[in-house]
Amino acid sequence: MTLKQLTLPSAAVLLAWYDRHHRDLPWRVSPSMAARGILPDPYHIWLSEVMLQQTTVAAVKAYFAKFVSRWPTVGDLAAAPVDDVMAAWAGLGYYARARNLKKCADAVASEHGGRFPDTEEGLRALPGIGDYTSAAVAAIAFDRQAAVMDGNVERVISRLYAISTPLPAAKPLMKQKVVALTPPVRPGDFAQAMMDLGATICTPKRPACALCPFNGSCEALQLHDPEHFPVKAAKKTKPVRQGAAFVAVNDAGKILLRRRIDSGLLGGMTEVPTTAWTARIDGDMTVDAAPFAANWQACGTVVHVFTHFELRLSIFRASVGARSKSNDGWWEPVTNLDAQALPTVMKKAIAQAIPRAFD
DNA sequence: CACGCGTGGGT
DNA sequence: TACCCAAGCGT
Repeated sequence: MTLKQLTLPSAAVLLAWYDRHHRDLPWRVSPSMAARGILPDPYHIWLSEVMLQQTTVAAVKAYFAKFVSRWPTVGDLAAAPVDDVMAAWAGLGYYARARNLKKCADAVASEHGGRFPDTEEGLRALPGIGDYTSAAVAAIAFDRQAAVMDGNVERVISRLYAISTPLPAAKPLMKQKVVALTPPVRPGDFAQAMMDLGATICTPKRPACALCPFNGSCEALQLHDPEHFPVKAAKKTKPVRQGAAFVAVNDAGKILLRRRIDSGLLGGMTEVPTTAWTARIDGDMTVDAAPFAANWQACGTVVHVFTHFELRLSIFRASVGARSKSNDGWWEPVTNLDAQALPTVMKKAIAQAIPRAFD
């Protein structure tokens, strides 16, 4: 059988699709505005791009609104205490992003006069800004001809050219293809169009090829197998770890909290006292590792799945006197937990011990 | 280059 | 249900 002749993919075709089908997002300006030279606020683009790293648009929207309302400029963010930023980021995950966000704001304020660098290279030198984010901010906020490659673009490109080399080995080739396709005009719209296409049409499962502006150019569609791309290495099985968490409430209605060290898992975030999280040993955890002696009561287990392991936390609760001391940490009113930098796993642990803690 | 690093939504 | 995975970065 003969295959239908494919046309070369064209940036102009994608931009025309984007003019009609772009998503309206809080950090964007519309393509018609951008066409008149109205560029978005670099602070908004940078903030949204960092939040969107490995995170869905739906999860980011509320956090973006909260951050912009509370810290309207990068200078405001630089002036904020880092613990306030961590608390505002709590629940969004990948907390190194929040620490680097603050470091980046500090650098922009103190070393760049409060303005973001307007080139890919200048942006790339800042904390938390890598290959993707530097290209995205340069293209979207500064109209630079930078080629953006994220997970969406990888999927679109891998299908357009039926690239069968598995990721991440295929990235250099994919980058070549994106560079060749990125136009000198409207590079920011082109980048956003590629990502919108990947998010709404060229989806991982059941792509809507009939609606795709590239459906006359797509080698994977011609092979009748777009879902096969991109090819990825097999995943490893997720190990299980086990630990115990201790929720102490004193007579004044305060709970004992601690701050985790800045590095590693949940770095710089707030926690209730816990044991180390070790490779699973069958059987229940005991109270031997409690922060102090008390009438600890077992109150169930919390299961929480991280990226690289599953955690099974045995939860213990104790009521103690108001004058109880602890070697480290502080006593926080249960009514003020919403203002703390508590990651989701810790909120689940506290809610297990105090079911109405977050009402 | 491989790994550590969160969470919630979609299927 | 049990996956999959989403606008990646740092080491």
